[in-house]
Amino acid sequence: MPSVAEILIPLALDSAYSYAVPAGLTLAVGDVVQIPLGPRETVGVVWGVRQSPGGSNLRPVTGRLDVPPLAGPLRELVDWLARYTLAPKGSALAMALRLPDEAAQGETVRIGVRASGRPPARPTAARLKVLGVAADGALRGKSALAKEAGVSLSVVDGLIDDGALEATALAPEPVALPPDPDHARVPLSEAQADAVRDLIAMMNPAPPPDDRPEPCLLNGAGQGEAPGLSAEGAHLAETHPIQERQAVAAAETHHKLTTGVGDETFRAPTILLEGVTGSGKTEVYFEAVADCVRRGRQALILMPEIALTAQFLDRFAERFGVRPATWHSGIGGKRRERIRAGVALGEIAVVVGARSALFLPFAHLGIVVVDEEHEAAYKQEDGVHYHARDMAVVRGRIENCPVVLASATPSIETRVNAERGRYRHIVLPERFGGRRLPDITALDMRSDKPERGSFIAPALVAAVRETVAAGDQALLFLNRRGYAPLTLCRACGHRYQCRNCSTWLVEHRFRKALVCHQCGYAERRPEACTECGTFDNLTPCGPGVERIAEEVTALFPDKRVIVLSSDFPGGAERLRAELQTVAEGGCDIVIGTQLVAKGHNFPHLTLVGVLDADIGLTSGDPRAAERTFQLLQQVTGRAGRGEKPGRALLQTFQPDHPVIAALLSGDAERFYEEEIAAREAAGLPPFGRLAALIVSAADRAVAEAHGQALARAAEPPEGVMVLGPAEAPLALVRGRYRFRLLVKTERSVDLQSYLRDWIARGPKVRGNVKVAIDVDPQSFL
DNA sequence: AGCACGCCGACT
DNA sequence: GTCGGCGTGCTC
Repeated sequence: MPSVAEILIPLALDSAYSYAVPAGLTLAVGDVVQIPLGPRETVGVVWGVRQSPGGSNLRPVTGRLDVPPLAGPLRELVDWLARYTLAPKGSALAMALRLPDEAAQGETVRIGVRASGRPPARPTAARLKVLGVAADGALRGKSALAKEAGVSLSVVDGLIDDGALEATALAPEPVALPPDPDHARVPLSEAQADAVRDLIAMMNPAPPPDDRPEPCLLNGAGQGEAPGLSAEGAHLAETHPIQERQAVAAAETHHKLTTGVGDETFRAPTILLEGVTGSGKTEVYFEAVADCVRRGRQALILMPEIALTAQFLDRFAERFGVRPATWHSGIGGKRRERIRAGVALGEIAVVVGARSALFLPFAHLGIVVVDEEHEAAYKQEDGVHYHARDMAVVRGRIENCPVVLASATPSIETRVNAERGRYRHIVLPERFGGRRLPDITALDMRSDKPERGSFIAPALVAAVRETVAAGDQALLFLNRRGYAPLTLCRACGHRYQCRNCSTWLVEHRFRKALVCHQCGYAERRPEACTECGTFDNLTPCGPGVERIAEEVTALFPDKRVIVLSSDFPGGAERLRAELQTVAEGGCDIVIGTQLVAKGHNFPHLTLVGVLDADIGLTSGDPRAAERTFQLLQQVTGRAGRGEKPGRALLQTFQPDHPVIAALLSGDAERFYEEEIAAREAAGLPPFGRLAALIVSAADRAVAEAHGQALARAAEPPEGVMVLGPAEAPLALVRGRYRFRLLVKTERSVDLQSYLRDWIARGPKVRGNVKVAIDVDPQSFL
């Protein structure tokens, strides 16, 4: 009987297509195949194979590709992702099957150089330095040589042209050398050692019989409403009975072999590793990773993209002897495929990566660590909308491997899950080495007013003066890029607004422009009001970091000041260099946006001044309080990581606001208690759920009209609230106008089917309108 | 995602 | 008259 393969294609298609399997080709579920699709050839993955009596008129599979097949657990993750996010299955598959683009192939060839023995024509000082380093005759990378000699790349290039250095193509950098779990033991504090012991005990089977955590599937879901794996399993059994069971059985056998345990009843837990800034969480989970590597299994460490720094990789290398394999959206071409293959064959033991690393085809995954678990960057906001932290928990459940969520300021969902016992909880209550957390005090802006036209309160100016006089570093934190967030005409009152989005245009004085921070629209800052024509009467309202820099430079003309924000002139490369400069103490006063709160350590910093602690508290986002607390806790925690204790001053109009009060008292527990109670009362996540219908169109009017029509078409069941387009801000995202109709539900509502119904019963989509669903939106705009 | 088909505007 | 813009629909 001829066999038919059900092939899932990584396109926005919700179901698999049937193809004939040509005689002589045997296909298994998970195989990656080439298939004809319309006029062209594409790749797809075998999602099922069946025998079909009717000799068919189906097109045949072209052939199997020589890449590792998609293993059962990963296929299960794809099915799960599609079901949970309501995305087409093919789109979910695309996450796991991003093969290198033919065009982007070709890894950048690295050039290795060594001394040729010929003397340079003109031996300058810089050239001699390079030749001194190269004298040993060893082959080095160009940039490595330049760095070692302390000169720029052009000197090395000059010497190559000159013939004093000879250049050869270097073998491509190995993707990763095997990490050594016993390379270096870093000294651990008593608290850290305890945490390591607990963590490793929880991760491995043979727990005391009554000490078993309740399995929980999804971080953000309310109790009992996460679609269970059992349900998903049943669904699979219906659609692909034999193949799936075989795959699962194979996976289980494999699991027994690699762990040598095979305790069927052991459910690997999700563990919240909570530790204040500077408590050494990283060292703790490194030990868990080491334990996992010793057992011959693989480890995945997820990080927010921004935190994937050389600094972190070096720390890893100190502990494990080599840098880990890294994975992020920028890795392309051949290297991408080599990492995928290495991971699938089990040759790569540890991957550190951004959210997309979650879909790598690990052969035997032993642990997933989600560092900075609370970071919003884990949310994918286009294409398939998913939260990498939640999917990590799901993948851990599927692979039956432990998941460690690490954070100094866990998200509310994760805290609640830990408190309810669905996650295990390990707390590192103290900073490493007995260092104190910074003292935080409020500057009440109602009484301690800055002078007219200035934004820094006198007490903060004094604190900065004291700090820099002592030779220490001060950070002034303001989460606002640009010069001023709003510009208005004093003659007619006109406020400059983005023509695309519902936002004010931000003045960027350095660029002499008014810029929309939503869509990037920019116009030259006009001399005269575009509305009434009055000259020289535009007023900047409120401060951005550029304006603070102006003030600081006037106050401290002889101090070195650096402004750090994501739009740093010169791009990410220069920004990295500047962060390095700051870390090395090459600057007295740093003025920065939220970027300084993340990832980098500044050992010379002893004072943090928060210029507007209230920003964000009134944004209307249901997660505003949580966000502000996390951000301010992180940024104030930057103070005093070195020898000296740190302190922080918060400029605020609301010292009694629960968020501010919790920061001031250093009582994070209080914040969590209050916020959790408030969320529960309001039916907000994790007790209820948020979802958004994203209505987008290339034409603004069409997007608005359709958004309104959909909002009218909503017939919310009891307990569901729909926020209409009046409240939904409009934004231009990648060339399309986009609305988010927000839906708030109580815990018992099946959100997925409600949203599906809503779209189905809504107005027939005409024009180029797309409606996407964001199951748990992390923000409004 | 590609690619064709088809419908409207502006140009050698 | 066509060239070409993009909106629409289909691919087992």
